[in-house]
Amino acid sequence: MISVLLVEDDLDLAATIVDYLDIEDIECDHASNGLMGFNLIQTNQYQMIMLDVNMPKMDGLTLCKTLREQGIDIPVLMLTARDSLDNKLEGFDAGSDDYLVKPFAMKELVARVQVLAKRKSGEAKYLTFANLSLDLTQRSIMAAEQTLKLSPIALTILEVLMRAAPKAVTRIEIMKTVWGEDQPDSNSLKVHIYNLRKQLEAATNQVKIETIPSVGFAIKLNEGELK
Amino acid sequence: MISVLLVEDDLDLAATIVDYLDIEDIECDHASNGLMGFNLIQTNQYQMIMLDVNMPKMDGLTLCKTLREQGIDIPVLMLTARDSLDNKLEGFDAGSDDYLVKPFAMKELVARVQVLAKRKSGEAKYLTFANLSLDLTQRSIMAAEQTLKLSPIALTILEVLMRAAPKAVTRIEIMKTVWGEDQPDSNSLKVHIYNLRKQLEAATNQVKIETIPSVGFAIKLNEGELK
DNA sequence: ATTTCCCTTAACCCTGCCTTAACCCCCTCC
DNA sequence: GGAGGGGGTTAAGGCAGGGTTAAGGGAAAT
Repeated sequence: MISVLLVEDDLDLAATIVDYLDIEDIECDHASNGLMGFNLIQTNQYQMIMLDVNMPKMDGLTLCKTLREQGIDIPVLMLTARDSLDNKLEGFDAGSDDYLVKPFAMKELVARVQVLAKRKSGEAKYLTFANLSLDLTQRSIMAAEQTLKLSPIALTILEVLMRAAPKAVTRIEIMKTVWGEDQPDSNSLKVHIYNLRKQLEAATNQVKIETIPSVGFAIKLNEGELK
Repeated sequence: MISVLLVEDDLDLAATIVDYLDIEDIECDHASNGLMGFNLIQTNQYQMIMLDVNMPKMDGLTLCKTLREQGIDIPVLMLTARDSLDNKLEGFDAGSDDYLVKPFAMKELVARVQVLAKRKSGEAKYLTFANLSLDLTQRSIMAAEQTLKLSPIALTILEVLMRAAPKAVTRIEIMKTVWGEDQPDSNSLKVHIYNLRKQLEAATNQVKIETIPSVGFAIKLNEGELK
């Protein structure tokens, strides 16, 4: 069963689309503005998303860009009445996968929706720092050609550090991304950092996790290794 | 560097496209008929393919269908002067991912090429991974020449994993595609994974289903098999 | 009606990760 | 010089998540 999201402020058009997709056995949620759409995307799993460009609260282009910035790469189809080349290019530039000009034939919409829903991001997403390479899609980390085995939490911490690299990340930030709301009381983070350091040291000497006193941590190149 | 293939019998148009893509830093091979194109696809790695519909030797639709039947899921963009709805639907039906009507703006072509090159088409009729081959039309799975008997659910799970291979798939995603909205309460998925693993192990040692702790599962090549 | 095959469920086991607490060091400030 | 705080190190224990197993029920097939 295909399940998709339509973000469109024209309620008549939206209803028509939802009905039509339903006939074709495509489950279609609907949001009437970009912000609502954004929230739905966070909480639900959709195979693809249709975005109207013109919308109150948050327009389609901005929403699309925001999604891509967050690393969400669900296929996006832009729906709009604007058919100039520049408008199209703007759409693709924002990270959309397809661009359909209103008015369109419902059958073409269905065909494109079905194609997009099956389409997968082909490439792996990596974070790299020195000889560390973190494959976000496989949740695995390699240091100099060899994969190392990290616990889920250690990996999350490393991910946060590598995303910010080489800038410092506060303890608060780390704790928030790892544990969210209810955090462990005590020095759990200390221990995780310690273990992470040990494992990194064993694997590579090009990188170190530096402590920024009373702030947090940062991952850096190891330059003091000149003995 | 993006590398793509253009299959087009109009040599003038072809030359224009190749030149233009070259400027945009896209390497573009050219075949002037379907058969030539087919051979090039077999021997080279392309990120996406542009197909003219009308061509001598083998037309674009047939070529596209042939590719999909062979389990090749490179994204395909149809280029044609035929702009009727039926023609478009025919194109999508043949397994293409996008459909652009001549004459088109070069910039739009470039945008669509770039988008497609980053994705994987989900249109293939076969999925293959190592010595596993899953026939989506017959819903049957072969491991090293011999078909094995999987329950419907096990097969769906394997399909999800193979589509994403070797990326990790979250539990949520698997559950969603298998059961949709009303999911079983308990550890049904665990049991299915367990059974699936057992059957895969019995059939081949080239592939394993790896657990990604607190995320989900991924199907991978079995490299530790060097005893 | 009977059989067969799945799918679900519940129960149990086990591994290894996470937390905790305790102790250490070093630096700074009193 | 001593106290206190921030950070590092260590080991132990609990526990949750994942793996394993078997039993029961329902649907399709015979």
